[in-house]
Amino acid sequence: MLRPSKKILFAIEAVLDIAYHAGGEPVQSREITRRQAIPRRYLEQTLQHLVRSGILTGVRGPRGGYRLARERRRISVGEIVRIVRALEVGEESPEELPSSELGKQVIRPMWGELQEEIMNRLDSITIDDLCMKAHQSGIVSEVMQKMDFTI
Amino acid sequence: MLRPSKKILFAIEAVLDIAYHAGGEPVQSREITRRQAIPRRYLEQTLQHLVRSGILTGVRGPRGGYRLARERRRISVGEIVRIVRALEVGEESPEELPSSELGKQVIRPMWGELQEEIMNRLDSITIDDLCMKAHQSGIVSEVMQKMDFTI
DNA sequence: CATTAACCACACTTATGAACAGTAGTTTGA
DNA sequence: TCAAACTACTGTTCATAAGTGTGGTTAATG
Repeated sequence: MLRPSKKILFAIEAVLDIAYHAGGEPVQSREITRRQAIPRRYLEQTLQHLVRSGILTGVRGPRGGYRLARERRRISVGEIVRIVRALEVGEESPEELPSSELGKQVIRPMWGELQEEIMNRLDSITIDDLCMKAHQSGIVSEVMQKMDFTI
Repeated sequence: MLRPSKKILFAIEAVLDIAYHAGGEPVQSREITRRQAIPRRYLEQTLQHLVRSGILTGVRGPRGGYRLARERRRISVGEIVRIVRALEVGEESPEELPSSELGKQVIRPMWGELQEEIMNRLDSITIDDLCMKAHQSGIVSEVMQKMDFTI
């Protein structure tokens, strides 16, 4: 019911993967799909939206790939969710499904508020936070060259 | 993505409808479906689960219907959500979709925590709260006989 | 005792949307 | 010139939500 779609999960995984495994080189989409077991052509749609939305930058050509468009601490999970969700639905919902007064005036607003709270929560979580968690969990980055905690 | 299913929405609407329009008489399912525009046979499945789960009590026979099994302030939205969700999925998900380390150890736990926060929030909202909101919104109860705010 | 409405169960259909694959390119950098 | 990102639009598959159908049983009421 309120679990996120795979598309959203994939998007977050991908961004986190790029953040976590980035060395000097950009991360190629096939590396991501290899590590995260995400179908390639499916993921790329999303990646390219993330590029257009200013989360990632794409580097073309051989040895190309993706990197973050900003510092990790300046990218929030909420932002990614918003972007992917906007792309999931076509124009979304003027879906005024006919409802009663109780629905319109009481229940709908309640969900609206809840939704906002959730998004606020997600906005407060940054990719940097997740990277640190990953590090604490002992997940090894495939590239440990000249990251912020330099040698 | 994180909007609730219609079934859940219907269930909450129904319980609220019963709470709000209840006089001395129990509320019949056809009254609910009339006011809330919910298909009758569809709703009844849910109503009966709510009865079995101790949210509602059913009264049979002519002039029968449904009433709340407890005071309004002792029924939370979260409880309703849990009940209906349990019925939506058959056995639910040992769905261990294969995922990467990052997914399993970082992203999954994050959603888990969020989910808990959401449910805590929903547990804190009672049917009584919603009734008061409805009252404040100027929605007229179809029965205003011997409610708490007596004449 | 007939009527009314809740209760029960199961199976079936349909609509919707997520999850992907296909094709056919253009653009850019090594 | 090759490898990769980019663009875009289309089509297919599959799962799940949403809703119907049928055929009952049980318990109050008048």
